[in-house]
Order: sequence, then C-alpha cells, then structure tokens
Amino acid sequence: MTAPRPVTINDVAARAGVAPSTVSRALSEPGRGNPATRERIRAIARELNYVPNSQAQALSSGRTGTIALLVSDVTNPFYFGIIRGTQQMSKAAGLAEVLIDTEDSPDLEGDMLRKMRRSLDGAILASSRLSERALIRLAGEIPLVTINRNVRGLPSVVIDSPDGIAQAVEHLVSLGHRDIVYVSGPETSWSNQARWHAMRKAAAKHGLEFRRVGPFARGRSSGTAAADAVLNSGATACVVFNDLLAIGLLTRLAERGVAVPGRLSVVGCDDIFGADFCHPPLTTLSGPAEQAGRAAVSLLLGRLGDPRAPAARRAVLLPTHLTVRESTGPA
Amino acid sequence: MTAPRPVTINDVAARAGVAPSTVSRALSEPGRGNPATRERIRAIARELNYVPNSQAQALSSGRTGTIALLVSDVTNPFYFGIIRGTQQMSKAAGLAEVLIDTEDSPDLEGDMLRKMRRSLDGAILASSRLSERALIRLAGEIPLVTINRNVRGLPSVVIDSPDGIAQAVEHLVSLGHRDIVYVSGPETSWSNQARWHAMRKAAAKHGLEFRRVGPFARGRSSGTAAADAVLNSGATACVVFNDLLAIGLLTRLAERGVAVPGRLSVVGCDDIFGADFCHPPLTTLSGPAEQAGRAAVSLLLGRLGDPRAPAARRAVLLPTHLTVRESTGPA
DNA sequence: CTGAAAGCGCTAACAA
DNA sequence: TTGTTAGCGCTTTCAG
Repeated sequence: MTAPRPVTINDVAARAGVAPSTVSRALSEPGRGNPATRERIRAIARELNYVPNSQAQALSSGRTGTIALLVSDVTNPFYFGIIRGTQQMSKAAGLAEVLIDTEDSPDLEGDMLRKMRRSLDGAILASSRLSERALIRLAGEIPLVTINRNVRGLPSVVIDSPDGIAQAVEHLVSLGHRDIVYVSGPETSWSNQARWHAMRKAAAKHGLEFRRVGPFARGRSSGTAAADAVLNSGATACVVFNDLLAIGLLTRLAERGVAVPGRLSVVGCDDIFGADFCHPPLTTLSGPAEQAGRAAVSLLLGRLGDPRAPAARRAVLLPTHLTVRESTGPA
Repeated sequence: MTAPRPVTINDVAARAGVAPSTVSRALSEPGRGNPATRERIRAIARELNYVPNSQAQALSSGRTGTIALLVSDVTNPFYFGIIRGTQQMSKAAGLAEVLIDTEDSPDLEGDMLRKMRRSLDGAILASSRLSERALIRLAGEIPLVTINRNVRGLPSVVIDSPDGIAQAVEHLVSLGHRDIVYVSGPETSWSNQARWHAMRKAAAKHGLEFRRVGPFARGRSSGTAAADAVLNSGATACVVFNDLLAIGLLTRLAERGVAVPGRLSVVGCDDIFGADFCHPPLTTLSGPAEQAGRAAVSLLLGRLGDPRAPAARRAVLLPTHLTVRESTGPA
C-alpha cells in the first residue's frame, strides 16, 4: 500500500536510453528533434503513464499554465456563460483555470491577484470592482484582460448592451410607451454607467424625457425598493439595470398586485438563467456570454505571446439583442 | 519597463542577515524558532512585499496547496451553494481551489483527475459520474471526498434527501393525495436511486401504491416529456427528481393549460436558484448546500493530515427539509 | 540532433 | 535555534 514514486522524466529518459533533456524536447517542443526518436519517446512516456509535474515545469520555465477568472460572485447566474466560455477556451489551449470569487470587494480582488500573481500566467476580470488606477498598476505585474470594463491600455471584451438598450427603447416606444424610467444599478458599476448613457441617448432620439430611479444594489432583494420607486415615478415602462434586480422587482409587483405588462412593462438586461421562467417571463437583453468568455481567453493568450492565439485585437465588442417575452406590452 | 525580478526568499534572508532556511521556518512553521527573529523576518518579508512562489514550495514540499472541486456542469445552479461552501472553507484553510467541469462525462472526469493529480493535494467530487470501481482506484492515487455519493471507504458528505422526501410525501398525503408518482432522473444517478428508495418507503408507510415515470435526463428540457408522462399516469401529485426538471415540467404544464396545484401538485428537490420565482413557486426540498461544501473540505483536510481539520469523521449526513411554496395544494 | 550541467525557489534533513 | 547542504522535476543554455 505504499504509494509508488510517480514516474519522472528521468524514468522515461532511462527507459528510452536518452538524456532527460531530450525527453523534455520530444514532449514539449513540437517541431524540433528527430521525429523518429520523438515518437519513440512519446510512446514510452505513454506506456509508463508519465504525467509531467506542472510545478516543476512552472518553476523552471516561468510559465505556470494557469490562468484565473475573477468574478464578483460565483453564484450570480450572469457569469454562467462567461465561465463556460473561458473554461472551454482554456481547456482547448491546455491551460488550467482557477475561478475566484472576489465577493464584490475591490480589496479582496486586489489581494487575491497580488497573492496569486506568481502562480498565474494571467487573469481575466469579469466585472472588476477595482479602480482604473489599481487596474493599470496590477496590469504591470500580471497580464490582465477585462470583461465589461473598458480601461485604457487593457485588452477587453465588452458585451455591447447600449446597442440592445436602443432596441429595447424602440420596442417600448412602438408599444406606445412615452414615459420610460431607467432603474439604476450601483453608481460605481461600469455597465450601469454604460447602460444609463445608452438609455439617455435612445430616449433623446425619440424625444422622450429621460429619468431614472435608484441607484439600487445588484441583488434580487433590492427589487422591492426598486418596484416601489418605479411605481411612484408614474412611468408606464422601465428598463432595469440587470435581470436579478428585474426579477426581484417582478416579485414585488406581484405582491402589490400590479399587472405586468398591463400596468407596467419591464425590460431586464443579461438574459440570465431564470429570465425565461420567472413570472411573467422577462423581456431582456441577450448577449453572447460564452463567446465573451472565449474571446477573453483569446486576448489573454495573445498577451502571453502564444502562437495559438488569433491576431491580438485590443478590444472586442460583442453585440446584444432584445429578446421579447411577456413582461412588455402595450402602454 | 523591465519587469523587476520578483523577490525571493534569498532576498529576504540577505536583508535579514540569516539563512534562507531560517526565513522559510519563520514564515511557515508557526511554533518554531526564536519569536524575536521570526517577527523581524516577517516584518522584512512584508516590507519587501515578498510572496512565496507556490510552485517552488510545492516542488520541494510535495504539498501543492491546491484542491479541486469537480462538478458535472458549472452552470447547474444546484452547485451554487456547494461551490460557495467549498470556496469559503478552502480560503479559510489557505488552499487554492480549482473548479472543474466534467461535462457530465465519467471519462472526462477520470482523465482530468488523473492528469491533475500531481498538482493537487486532493479533490472533492460533487455528484461524481464515475463507477464505484473507478472511484476506489482513483482514491488510491489522490485523496478524494465525495458529495452526494456514498462509496465504501471514501469520506463523503451527503445531503439526506430521503428524510425530506418523507416530509414531502407526508405533506401531500395530508393534502389528500393518494396517487403520487415519482418522476425519475437518470438511472445511473446515485441521488436518484436514493430518492426513489425513500419515495417507496414513504409511500409504503402510508399504504400508497408507489409508481414512477421516467427515467428522464437531468435538464430543464426533459420537463416536457416528464409532464406528459405524469399527466398520462393520472396521478394527482408528483415528486420530481430535481428542481431543474421540475421547472421544465411546470413550463410544459402551463403550455398545456394544466392548473398547478389545482389539477396537479408538484414537489421538486434541491431548492435551486429560481425555485422561488418560477410559476408557481415550487414546493421543494431544501438542504444545507454551503454547509455540505464546507464539510467536504473539512473531510479532505482531515485526509491530508492537516491539524486544522476537525476530528476525521468518515461520513457526514446533512438533513433536508420541505419548503412549501405554491406548487402543492389539496388533491 | 542530442547530452551535460546548471539552476528555477523553496523545504527538509542534518550539523553545528 | 540556526546554518549548511541537498535535492524536488523540469527546462534551458551551451557544448559536442
């Protein structure tokens, strides 16, 4: 029952009658070395069930083969698609991926990043809460890519909700709504800013007054206050910062016996898990989250000088579209 | 703009005028060494912003400081609580945690585990799809803890749904239901087996006939077939393998214009995100998922011989309870 | 193309 | 208690 010593590169080398360095090359330098010996070595490695020790590889090569994905809250379904996408892509690139929950705290986010920078080749920040300053400084220590956050000089992927917001306003206007209010998320949220700007622009285009209520916290529980505020505003329709908040709002509306969409139309953002089966099913902005995840890893690979990466674009903008369900109707 | 060489243990040692090994001890062996020098060294390390290179630590100590959590599908909200719990606990224990998606494939699960075993101190398998044989063999190569899966000899945490199932049946019986059907998940699922057994037992206790329909796949999309099968069975109530399936079923029922709970009462399992805001809100079995995650890490720490771990229990059984919402009513 | 040798940063015997 | 000395398993010069 003694654990047998794991097989090392030396075992393979001995068995093949070559030097360890030759094995190293045969295994991890595609084009080089004699093809015949390389195949022989690979066969032996497979036969011996050799698995390279990644710590040792990292220590001597400087590349850890690991990236991190930082999210503000693992249990926020908004990240589902992004997580999927990054995992797909990093698996395809042979990278390990660590998922880190920053608990919505910029301090924790920074600490984690600093503490782990030595064991990571790079990191993807999905909805970073860090200040622009902090981000730029950290980017000097470890390759960074952001998602839904645009910082000068940092490669980023943004799901372009402004585009979708315009569609949403169009949709509401065509249903006869003239009084549309934006339900704001946290002031510090980059996405919230972007969405509010888009809202204003779209409203102006249609000659509507632009108003907002809030700011409200991201969570479902803020929906209560949000619903009351919207009702109070007298608007006939609202566009909500995100689906979590929108679903909370719907719940409160049901409690108060307010008909949706009869008395109030509601549009969410993100099309998260649940948006299609809440009551009523939510009209919302859908975006290619998985694709965003994949794109982020691609950009990171680019930053790492990986040849497998596509041409390094600095910023990727992904389109959103409106998914109409049952929470919107005639004014 | 050249990256400054990261500070190593030698830099700290030089600055403190001691040997590297002394620094190593001062930093990672709590009780030993002269407290005065230890504090001095720690101060210098902090001042120099020294971060130990975990690869090097791993290489020379054999401990990687990393564990993995394997789930069949990251985007299944059932894992929310578990992920939270394990992350909390591993962070508290100073361990890094990798989240791995096995895509519901036993082969992939095994491969990942084998491939990563050298870079992990241990792994937690949430709903493993591996055979008992495979699990036992793998456990010989890397410390393993299972969640919701009981395998002889492996430490495990199980959320005891049988207990909750009994409550559910009790609830339905007291509402006057005499014809209750179990909507089965995949035959190979350990939880499904456990729930079906519990169902039979509870039904027998009340002198009811026990029937089931299915098996159905885990996903929401299987809800359509499941709903039709339940309706066909003529039962007035059903207990569904999991909430995902139950929500799918609810959707189909609404499509077919079947009143819930008027014509059919529905009970789910797991109380996932969404169970409270679907339509109608789902009566379901709630369990302490976060606690399960924490317990799993504790057990693993025990297996690793970590002194911080509580007394090593081999199996942890966590209770569930019925959360009554609006999908159940009088027969 | 391949081998020899040095060393990545750290920990763990062993000596002092 | 502290310093000295070997490696951990791999990659990477540099020779051959």
